[in-house]
Amino acid sequence: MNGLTVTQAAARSGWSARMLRYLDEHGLVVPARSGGGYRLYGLAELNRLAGLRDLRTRFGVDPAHLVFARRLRREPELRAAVDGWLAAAEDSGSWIEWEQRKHERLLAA
Amino acid sequence: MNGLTVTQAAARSGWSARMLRYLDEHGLVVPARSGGGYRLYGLAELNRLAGLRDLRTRFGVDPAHLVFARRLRREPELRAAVDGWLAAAEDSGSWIEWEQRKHERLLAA
DNA sequence: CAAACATTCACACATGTGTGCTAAGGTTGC
DNA sequence: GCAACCTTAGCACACATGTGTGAATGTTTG
Repeated sequence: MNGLTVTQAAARSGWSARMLRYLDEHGLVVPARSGGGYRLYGLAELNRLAGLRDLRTRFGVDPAHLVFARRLRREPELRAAVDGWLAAAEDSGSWIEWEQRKHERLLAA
Repeated sequence: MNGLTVTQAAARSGWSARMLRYLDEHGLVVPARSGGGYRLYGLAELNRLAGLRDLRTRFGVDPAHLVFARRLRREPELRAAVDGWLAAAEDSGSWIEWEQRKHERLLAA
């Protein structure tokens, strides 16, 4: 049985064991399994857990965001549709003005 | 006062007036305003509302997803970090197996 | 000016997501 | 074989998102 168990991986990664199971369930960090069904975390998994932590602290990216970003990578039609919509929105310029008003709101608060 | 008011635009777009205000608030479809503060929807806005509807029905894309996709476009560091993380995840292969197990689960249900 | 409509604000509720905890049962390693 | 750990399933809760509805107030237009 080679690799860390879920609580060992939790200790080394800073996530809770519960969260590791959650990430497994959602396909974001999927460890190997022992014959008896124990999760076995190796170096690759620990690195991905560290990367996740980085994404969260630096950018506020949650698991749900990554699930959607993964769809964008893997579904070209979806990517094209979303990109097209956003591009049109930028052309019209309304986004820029909205962004400015958002900053005004923040200053006023 | 040129353009449709919020309930007129709602009728023509199929969204509720409430939702149009929500989309405005989140910067996704931002109409012009009359001197007195009324929202004024023009052709560009109606088109974007139709596009939104299409994104939702074809792909299940919610407003929150678009807000994140917009961040991906506008924050190169974020895009690089997310893309790198997902690429590493794909290389390790675990995603593929997870996807297979997901299909098995669906078949079993 | 008055009727018809808009505005913002707020309460309310359903659903989804992230997280902790417990229960009942299986695995591992000494 | 036993202690220590794991598994899944479930309840519970807080927070965010999407949506309806109502109140108090302001705008438009005939």
